[in-house]
Amino acid sequence: MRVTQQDIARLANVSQATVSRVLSGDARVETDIKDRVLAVISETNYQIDVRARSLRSKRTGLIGLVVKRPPGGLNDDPFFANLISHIMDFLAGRPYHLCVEMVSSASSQEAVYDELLRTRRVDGLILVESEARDERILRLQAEGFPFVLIGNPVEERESTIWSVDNDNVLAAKTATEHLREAGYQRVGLLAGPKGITVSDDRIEGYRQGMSGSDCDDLVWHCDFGFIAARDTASDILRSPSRPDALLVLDDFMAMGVVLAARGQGLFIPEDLGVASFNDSSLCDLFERGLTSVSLNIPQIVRTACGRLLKIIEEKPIYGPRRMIIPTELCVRGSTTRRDL
Amino acid sequence: MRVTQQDIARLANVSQATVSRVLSGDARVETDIKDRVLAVISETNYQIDVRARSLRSKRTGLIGLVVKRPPGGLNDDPFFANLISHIMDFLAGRPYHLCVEMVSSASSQEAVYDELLRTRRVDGLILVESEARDERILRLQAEGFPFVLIGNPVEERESTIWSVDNDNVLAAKTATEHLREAGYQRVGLLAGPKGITVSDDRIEGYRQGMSGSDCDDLVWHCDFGFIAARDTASDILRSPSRPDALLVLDDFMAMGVVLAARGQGLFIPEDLGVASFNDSSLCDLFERGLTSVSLNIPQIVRTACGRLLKIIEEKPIYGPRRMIIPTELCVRGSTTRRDL
DNA sequence: CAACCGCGTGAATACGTATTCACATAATAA
DNA sequence: TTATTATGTGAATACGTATTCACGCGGTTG
Repeated sequence: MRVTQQDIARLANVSQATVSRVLSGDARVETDIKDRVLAVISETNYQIDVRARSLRSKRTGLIGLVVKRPPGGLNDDPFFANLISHIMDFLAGRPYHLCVEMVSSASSQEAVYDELLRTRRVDGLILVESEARDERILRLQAEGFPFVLIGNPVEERESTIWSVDNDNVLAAKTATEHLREAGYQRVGLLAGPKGITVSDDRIEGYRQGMSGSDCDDLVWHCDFGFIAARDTASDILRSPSRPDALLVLDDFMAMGVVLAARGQGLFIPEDLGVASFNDSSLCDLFERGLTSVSLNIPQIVRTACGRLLKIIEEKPIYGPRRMIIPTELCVRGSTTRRDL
Repeated sequence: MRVTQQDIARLANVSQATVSRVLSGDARVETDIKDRVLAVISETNYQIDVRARSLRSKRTGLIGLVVKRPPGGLNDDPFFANLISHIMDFLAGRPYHLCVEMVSSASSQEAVYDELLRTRRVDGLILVESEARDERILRLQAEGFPFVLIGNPVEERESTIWSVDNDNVLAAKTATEHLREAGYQRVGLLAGPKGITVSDDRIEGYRQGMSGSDCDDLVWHCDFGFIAARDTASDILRSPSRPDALLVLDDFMAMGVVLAARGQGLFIPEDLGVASFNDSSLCDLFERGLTSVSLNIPQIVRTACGRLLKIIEEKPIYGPRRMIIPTELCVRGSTTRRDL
């Protein structure tokens, strides 16, 4: 039936323990014995039983990715698909696989974390953009569960939680300054729901970019997703005191803004400048290109996953708990006015 | 430390075997004993050890989704993200979790299938849109590995493979006829790479929709992805004998066509009609809406996953091996001419 | 020369569960 | 009453691996 270490041992005239040692690269086994065992292994094309190893070693070889589903919507934002793609690239060739966990409601989120924590189905977790003061993170931490946060752990936890993030404050500041330098007078911000750290950080950066000028009435909040952004932007643009440029929380929402502008006969970039975050493939879908801040997702993923594996394998990690991946403003047509 | 069935047994004054029986819903245990055990279980908040159960029962509780990465590109097509979303919806609350497997090159694909087959890391697989005569599928089948194909298994395997698909021939025929009835004279087709079943099926449907008129010179092939489609469409539209309508393999590619048209000053739908497949959220990104064939992904996923679980659990399945999910043409602005 | 140590290996064990087997007890049939 | 069968439960075992423990052997040290 199935080839086991016992079979290998019999064929190679050694004990099962020795076979196990050879497989785990134990240095103490003699070279000729190791060779003999390896020969048998390759000619029987033996494959280790992941279940048995899991039971014995308490490792599953699975990495969990927890993504949050926007209420009422689907995860059709290219950001998630990209994230998954890059994680799989990183994991390819390593002895780990990706298990995707989706949480929708807050209660289901509680249950999912609880289940993950109790069953230890996965060896570690990548958490994405959690909310500012997430209690669940504290539980993971208290139980010593390996995880890396992609996002901002909020100040008081910076030194105790492994996290990878962009400097969203700086990125938003830079983008805001870019809009102002491009000649826009009333630069507004379309942020996400309140209480989401990534959104709050970018609001802060926007304020800095506005360098003290009173701008609170130019900040709007809106649910994630394309439709919500389109509808909100429609209202914003209809107002007599409408902004002449909008920094938007992500590309997907920015496409909603673009549509709302078109619907009202506003030209981009002349009547309305638009810039956003993520630099996803959506940016090319706007004819002259959408100015967007690249988060450098490949590097974020490399860093986060690399660290997670080290935590799991209890190897030393150098560098600060909180890693900041540099962003890059990609200027395209949506902020390049030709009328000035 | 960790609560085991042994502990439960001790506390409830029964044997570990009885605890196991209670947990698996064995009908033979006496009601009062069952209650006593359940009481102890709930007050200790015991959680079964998935590793041990896996070793013993040969089940992992994991469903694998194999997606193919387009060469050189990323999986930023909303189609995949949608698929994952819906699969997770289906799995939520059931004792299964989703493991994503990505294959890029053909050789890695071989290796991934091989590893999955040998280690049985997952209880079953959902395969998406495989190529027409995929050898790997035969191996899975030969080894009795549970899987369901989302796509077309090609004719000679229809009766032996569980598959869920749309009637792509009919869908393409209907879309083609819609374009012709909308008043377009030279309806073309932008298909995917050769040898992909979904593409071949839609070519066939397109031909039927053109009802015999010679249309081979109106069919173009192109790699997946937005960029490739944009560049190919640019060439097509520059030709003097350009089509005045294009049926495109998917929304993502269609957005590329839209851009190419805009780049040449062509108006949609007046100068060029555009229709495509998937009915993803991208369709709303085109200002007047992109006409698209809805594949009914939620139902595809429900059917495919439901069947996969039945195969895994060896329950009876009613209905044909090949299930056809109806499509629906969603007519929007990109084919609604106002000049006729 | 004796006591000791390092090294490589096999035997034994544990991981936590599901299931088979055996064994009481109670119910039924002769 | 006795023989026979259901029935519910515990004891025992197997799943395949990783690791500890014990042991033998050659070499070093006092």
